[in-house]
Amino acid sequence: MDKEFLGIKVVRAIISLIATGVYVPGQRLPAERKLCETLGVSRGTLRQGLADLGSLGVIKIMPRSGAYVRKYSDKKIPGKVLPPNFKEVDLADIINARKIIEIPALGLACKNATKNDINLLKNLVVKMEKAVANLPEFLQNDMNFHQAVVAASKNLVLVTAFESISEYLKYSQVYSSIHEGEEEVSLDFHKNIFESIKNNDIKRGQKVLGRHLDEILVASKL
Amino acid sequence: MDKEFLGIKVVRAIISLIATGVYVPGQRLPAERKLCETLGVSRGTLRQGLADLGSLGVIKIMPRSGAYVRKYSDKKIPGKVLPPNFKEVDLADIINARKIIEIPALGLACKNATKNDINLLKNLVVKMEKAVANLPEFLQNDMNFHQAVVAASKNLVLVTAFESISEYLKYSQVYSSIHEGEEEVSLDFHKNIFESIKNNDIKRGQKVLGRHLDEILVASKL
DNA sequence: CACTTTGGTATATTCATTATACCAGATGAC
DNA sequence: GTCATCTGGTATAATGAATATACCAAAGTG
Repeated sequence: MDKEFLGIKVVRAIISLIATGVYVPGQRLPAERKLCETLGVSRGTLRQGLADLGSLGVIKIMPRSGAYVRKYSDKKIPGKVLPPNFKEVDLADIINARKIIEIPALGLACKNATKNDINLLKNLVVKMEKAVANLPEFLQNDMNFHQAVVAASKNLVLVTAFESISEYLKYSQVYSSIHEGEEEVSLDFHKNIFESIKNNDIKRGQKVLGRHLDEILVASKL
Repeated sequence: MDKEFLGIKVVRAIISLIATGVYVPGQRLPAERKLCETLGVSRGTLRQGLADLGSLGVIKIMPRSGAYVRKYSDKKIPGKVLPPNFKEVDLADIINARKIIEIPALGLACKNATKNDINLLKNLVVKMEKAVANLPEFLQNDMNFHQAVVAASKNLVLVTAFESISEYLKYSQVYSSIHEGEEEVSLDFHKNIFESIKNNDIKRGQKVLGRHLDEILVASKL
């Protein structure tokens, strides 16, 4: 029975924050004492995690200045740092799996979404619209939108399955393939998907979602 | 950042063993000193876990005799004992999610299965055939078969998604709804699915698999 | 009856984590 | 410029989960 130390969880949490664009390359992480509070660990444990992230090449620690996100941190992340049950995968596999899960989930969402779900989705679209010039925030809301669609299916098993796949997304930094200008296109897709759920137009929604996911794959190959 | 103690990992491991039929109701668990070795924890930690399982009503601890699996352990398992990201779900949701993931996975498996995969599946069918009179072993192989089908899809993201759902299966003791005589029917289904993959007959395989999963749901309602 | 195995219990040790405190260099306000 | 405040770097004592070990008494086994 392997004992998992808190330090690794800190490493995962910070990698996740970086990969989702909350902290972008070049940026300085919050001060250690602040991070401790945010993550709810002691400074000793946090520093242990930061040191690991440093030797992984994910961040660079500058004495008396701070920890900075590395620009080209494309090094392989060793298995023991990854969450349990994590393997190295192809982006095509991720997109494929997302289509397999998200498209039926969208179908269920059209049937089962409550007013609350619709409102949540609407809010997320609005947030994306406002964050069109702010990539990290845009991506975060993009992620949240897809999660909300699956959640609206009301099938918690699917939600669990999708969450594990979201982890893959975070760690593989797929989203960084979206660049200037593409936000508008992406935003349009999400508006369309939202309208489909709202109007219970299953077929249209599933078609749009399928195209949206395919485009992510195509974009990554450029 | 929540700190997870080893004790609850012991609880999870043993619940999982019980739910998959390795230990059946009424049976005595191995001696504590043996279990320590198997699970790789100290006796103190193991006893902590056993005590928790006792107060959960999953096992009954008899002084100087042993720990016995309770016959009617249908009590709700509290959230903190369940693996992270675990929620209480309906069996219908589990079956639905399985259909959504397993049926496309079977399609991919027909295309991508290697000779090794085919052999593995064949072996599992043979094992099920031999274990027709041994429910725990039968169920274990049943589970392994479905896992092997998804694995044969060669999409590791789908495999991850399916694994998380398997956990739900274990914890909801769905399989215990299979009783005497039904093993033969179940065995036939698996033979059919195996033949479909072997002969690359996607349509037939997916139809059979869909029916198989529906039957589990129907059986649970009896 | 003697020997082994069982769960029950106590104890000292190890080690991750926490909580503190202090240092020295960098930074910012006045 | 100077002083207060920030930063990361470091050391240390306390806490508590987990381990390793030993011994007990009852039950089972030959």
